Amino acid sequence: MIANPLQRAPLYRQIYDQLEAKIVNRELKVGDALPSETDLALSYGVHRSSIREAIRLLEENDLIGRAAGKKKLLVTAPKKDKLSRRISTTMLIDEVSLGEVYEAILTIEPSMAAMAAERVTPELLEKLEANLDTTREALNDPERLTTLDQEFHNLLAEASKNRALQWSRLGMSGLFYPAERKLLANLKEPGKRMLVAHEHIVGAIKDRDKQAAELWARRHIEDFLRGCDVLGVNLGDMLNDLAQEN
Amino acid sequence: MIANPLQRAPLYRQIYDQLEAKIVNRELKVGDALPSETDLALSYGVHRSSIREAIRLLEENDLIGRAAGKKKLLVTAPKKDKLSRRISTTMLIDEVSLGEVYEAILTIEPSMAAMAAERVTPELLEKLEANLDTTREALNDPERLTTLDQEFHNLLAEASKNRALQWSRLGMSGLFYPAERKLLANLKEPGKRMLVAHEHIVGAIKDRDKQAAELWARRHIEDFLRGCDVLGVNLGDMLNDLAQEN
DNA sequence: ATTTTTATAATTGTCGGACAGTAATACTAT
DNA sequence: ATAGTATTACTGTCCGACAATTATAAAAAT
Repeated sequence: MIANPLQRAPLYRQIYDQLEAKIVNRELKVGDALPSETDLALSYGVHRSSIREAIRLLEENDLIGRAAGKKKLLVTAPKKDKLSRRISTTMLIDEVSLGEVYEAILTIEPSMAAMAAERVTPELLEKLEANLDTTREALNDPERLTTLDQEFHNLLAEASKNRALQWSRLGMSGLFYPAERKLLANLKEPGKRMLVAHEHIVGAIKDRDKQAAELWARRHIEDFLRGCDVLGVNLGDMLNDLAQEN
Repeated sequence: MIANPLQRAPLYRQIYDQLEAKIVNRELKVGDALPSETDLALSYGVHRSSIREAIRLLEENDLIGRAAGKKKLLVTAPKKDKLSRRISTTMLIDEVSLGEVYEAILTIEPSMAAMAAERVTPELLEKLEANLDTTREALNDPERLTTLDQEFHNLLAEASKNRALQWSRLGMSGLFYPAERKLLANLKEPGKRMLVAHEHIVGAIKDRDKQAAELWARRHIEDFLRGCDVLGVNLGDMLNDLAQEN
């Protein structure tokens, strides 16, 4: 049943709105399957193309999605990575510089480390220490080091138990790490300083020492700046290039 | 030119990816017009339907859009409100607590104040002072005070010249301010402490005193916590309710 | 009576082509 | 130049079709 044709909004948008509404009032609950495109086209009295365009909108808003390799569309709960990707894209388009991201991380990360010192669970502490162990074995493999550093900071974020900061970080980490990889690949003894810093951070967390955790996290991030200095990396205008290498 | 058909991703998604990439590397700059659907279909060697579906995705990601009543699609600068709304929604769904948002703001805001002290432009300083003036005249109007505080912090964010932190803030401010409004509405002499803090912050910025700016911004945020204490507001579980009042 | 295999139906991705209604543009007449 | 008009270009929507794949029902095998 097509909505009033006087209000000239494209059909695909009208249909999107109606389906969104159904999802929001749980007329369609998370996990439910959508009818097939043909059925939808039939029941809305429009052509399948219009339905498809509406579906694309729903999909991109993360309201529906499908399991890998499956055909059926399901109503889904919003996922994290999609949002973070969108934030990253926005920052790239806004031409945010590496320096700005650096500053932001320098602001957020130490604070999260301090929170982690207060709230870390034994389980996460264990994971952090496992990360240290692995790092010790990869001291000269820049590629793995980058991954491990990323994992380390993700664990730290999780340990902080602050999802607001975690969400804030999300969009930036993807932009930050490509640059870090470059540094790790070009500095001599790449993993050494990193490992020392990570060890101090974990140690401080284990001791529940907020100040120390914060301090070492800050030093660790500041090391990044030093690395850029050494390699002559320009904080002003490299974000896009680096992100593309990713 | 269709991409490798071995990698089974739908054409509409491949085309979306390619167009997104072009926008991100500014091959298509903000303000540029997109070719017509027919042209795109021709140049990508696909059917117009596929192009249309790709366009729906771009549109929903706020990468392109069209002026009201116009036909031409333009590359658009991502609008802040749309993204921030989505971040807020996600946080709400994730059931982030007011306490977490408070902590995040407490982390970010002082840092931004310090940056503002370094980088503020005369123009923004002027706006900040204008905000103070208006605040002095609204000391007992909680509604206006809330708006003014919001504006104040937006100006501060702008003055910091750090867009990474600005984007980080976006999703949270919408969640934070409803709570603040509640406080301002229920505390006696609502605007007094706020104004004093704002004045100190602006003063410090004018003096280019990073430390002082940071300190006063921190105190200002911490005041919020005190207010919650006084009113017995629970930092743990009020986010959803407050956000809805907005 | 389950599990496995196989045949059949349903569904998605993509294509070709068409047409009405409207914005954009070129063209004319002041 | 400006205003008004005729053309053209483009979007929204529809019809219909088909290959490739997934889902399902039916048949066969354990």
